[in-house]
Amino acid sequence: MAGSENKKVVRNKERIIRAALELFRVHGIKKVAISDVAQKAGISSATIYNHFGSKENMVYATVRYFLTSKLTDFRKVMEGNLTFLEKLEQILMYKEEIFGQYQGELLQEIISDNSEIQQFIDSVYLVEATQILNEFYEEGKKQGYINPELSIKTIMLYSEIIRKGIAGRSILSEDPERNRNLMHDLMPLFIYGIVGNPGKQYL
Amino acid sequence: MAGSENKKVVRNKERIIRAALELFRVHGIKKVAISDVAQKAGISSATIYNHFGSKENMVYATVRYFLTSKLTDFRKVMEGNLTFLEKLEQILMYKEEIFGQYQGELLQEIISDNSEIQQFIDSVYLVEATQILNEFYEEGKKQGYINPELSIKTIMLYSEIIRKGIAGRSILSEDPERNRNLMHDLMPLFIYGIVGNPGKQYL
Amino acid sequence: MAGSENKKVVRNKERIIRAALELFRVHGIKKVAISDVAQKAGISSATIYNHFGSKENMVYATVRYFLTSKLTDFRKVMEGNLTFLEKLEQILMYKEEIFGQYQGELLQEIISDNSEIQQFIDSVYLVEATQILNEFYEEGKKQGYINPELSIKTIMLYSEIIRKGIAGRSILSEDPERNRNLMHDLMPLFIYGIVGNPGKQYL
Amino acid sequence: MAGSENKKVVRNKERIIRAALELFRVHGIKKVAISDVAQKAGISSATIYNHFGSKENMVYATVRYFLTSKLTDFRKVMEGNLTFLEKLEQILMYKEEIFGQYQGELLQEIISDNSEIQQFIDSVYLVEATQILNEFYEEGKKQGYINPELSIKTIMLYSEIIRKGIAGRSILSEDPERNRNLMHDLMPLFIYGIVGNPGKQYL
DNA sequence: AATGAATGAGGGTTCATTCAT
DNA sequence: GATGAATGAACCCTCATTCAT
Repeated sequence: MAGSENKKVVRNKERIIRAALELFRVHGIKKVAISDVAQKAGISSATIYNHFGSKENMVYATVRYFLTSKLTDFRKVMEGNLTFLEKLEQILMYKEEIFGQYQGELLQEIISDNSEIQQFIDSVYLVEATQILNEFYEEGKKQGYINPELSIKTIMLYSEIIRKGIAGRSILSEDPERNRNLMHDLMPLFIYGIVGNPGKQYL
Repeated sequence: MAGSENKKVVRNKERIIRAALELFRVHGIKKVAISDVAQKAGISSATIYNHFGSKENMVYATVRYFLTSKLTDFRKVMEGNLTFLEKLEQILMYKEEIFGQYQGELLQEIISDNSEIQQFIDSVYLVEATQILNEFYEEGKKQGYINPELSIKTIMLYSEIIRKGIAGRSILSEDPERNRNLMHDLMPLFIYGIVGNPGKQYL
Repeated sequence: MAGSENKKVVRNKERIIRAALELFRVHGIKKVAISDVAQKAGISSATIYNHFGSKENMVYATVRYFLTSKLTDFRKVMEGNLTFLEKLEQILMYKEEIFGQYQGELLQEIISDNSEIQQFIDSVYLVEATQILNEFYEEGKKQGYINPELSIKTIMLYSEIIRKGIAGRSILSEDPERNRNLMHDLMPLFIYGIVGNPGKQYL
Repeated sequence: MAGSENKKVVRNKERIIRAALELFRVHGIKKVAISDVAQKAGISSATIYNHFGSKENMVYATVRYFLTSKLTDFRKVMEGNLTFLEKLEQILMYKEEIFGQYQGELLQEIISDNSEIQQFIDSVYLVEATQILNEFYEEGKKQGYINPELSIKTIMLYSEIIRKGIAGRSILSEDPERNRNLMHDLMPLFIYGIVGNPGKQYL
């Protein structure tokens, strides 16, 4: 019976995390009270404490859960059969969701208060994401999409800036069609800059 | 003597706003209690209520003060004698302070709760900033720094994305020297994109 | 054992209400702080909020509890074996407690601020009380105690005026003996008016 | 110049009292803040303190002012040429305004907290009012309107009860016509009681 | 493991009152 | 005498957290 109980526990933990995730997205982390999460998950506040010990830990678990699942999605995209430029687009938009959809800086606010989350992000999450990106950009150089004189570090910083910039609330809308058009307009700028490259055609 | 009395009041109001500004920057708006601001300003909480009526109004006044002063700085830079590229750099870095230093999304969180601030930003602040930028980018086209085929709208979106991206906490540091080097690395990317332009030299 | 838990909660809620009731009677509703009630009930203020949500709701619950219990008492008296005149005396004095002991207008002040209480009093409390009184006065007419030419409505208004008048603080004292004498003096006036009826003897 | 300044002061004091009076009637004494009165009077809160020293004293002055003016009105009516019954009606209705319009018990709440007001009411106000009433009821006995066997004390208590009862918020309305009809219905009850006196006609 | 109940530590806000000008 | 500004003491209320069952 231990097994089935265990499953029940896990399921309850997930329900809590899912409820938290949803509420965090809508209201921001600071505005969400433990009791809100409990109510949304259909359990009592005390149960959350039984599982996580503190609000901080619960937020930690929620963020970790979220980042882990996003990283999995990200890995899938990068291992898929898209072209370089398509993948680049995904990085800038898709990866955006990792932090962006979640009010990146609200999350960062939490992160900066919680060394455990920081640890997790720095050593587990970013390391892996960086590795994947590293390989991707190296491949881009080989394929001639990226100026080989640029350091990978600079490129990653650049794309991180753009990702962050896009992740800001007001850039992307709820309408996927509109977002696609937006990205279509912007991609030449990412690739050729504001001076542009009249001789070449994007895509 | 009426003037000096008036100044005293204004000075006190400014002290409150300055205290709030400093605390907001460090801890975020939500974490700062009225009593914190009062203590930092060396007055009582009630005095803040005498001046502003509510925390919301005080935040509003603080944000408005901040944005107004930043806009003044920005206008000065744009009307100054820098080259186009230097001004561009300023836009991307300096303007960053307007929202960025302020944990952009924390501010936006407040903004979205307060239609008055929203009104102010949309109709007063953004309109003027946009106008200045508009002229600047038009000039850039004439001087050959910007691909004339690009619409101003797209360029502004692009630079907004980059500004937002840079404004994110972790990009810029407290060290101005380091930031300058950073911008030196990144400017070619903004201008020529990731493909680059081997034939031309940036500045 | 579930029952005993339930009882404990109920007992606590009642303790709060009883504490509130006592304090309201002595100091008036507005002067009583939640913390006063909490202290008197031997619990924390937060507990009151857990139970009632707001001061307004707590007052509502207290008033409802009070009125309900008074109505029960009143009904018992009216269904009892007293004579018509004895019952009339009870109405004018006993019913007094319902509003009167409670500083009628202080209560009404609250009532006018709280539509829920108003609803309760109008639709639940007054309806039932009025019904009981209605039957009582009809019976009084049949038994010759009341001028049959008078409308029930007028009689009820009259007795309501007298009840309210008696309910005023300074009329009745703490001394039951004194109150009884008082009522003995006044009853002939209620019954025969200021002109009196020399031919008849009261009681 | 002292005289004219003095007038100015007196006028200011009256403005304060009038503002207070109006606000007390509408909102009740407890809900009215000094700053409300100041605003309504078009002066600063501090000025009220210059004149009265404390809120309590200001309330005291306001109540005294009010009662004094009402007593004057009352005296005029009683010395006028109305019939006994007309005067009685006035007593029950008109006098009502003295306390009633002013949420009698709210006022009494204040009174009970302030021995100075209590003193004033007991020794100055009530003594005079009682004297006037005393003479009136004695005259009523002589004219045969009042049962001579009743003690004046009892009659006064009775009429006080009825006055208080009428003074309660819900009895009298804003419509004078309606109030007159009401009194017309009730006067026979006051005079002949609930048993009535079929042989006689009221008025 | 789950919960209902209780709570301490604040946080925003109001208001009678004081004081320098 | 009048005032603008400042304040301390409360007050209502929220929330993360604990604990007995």
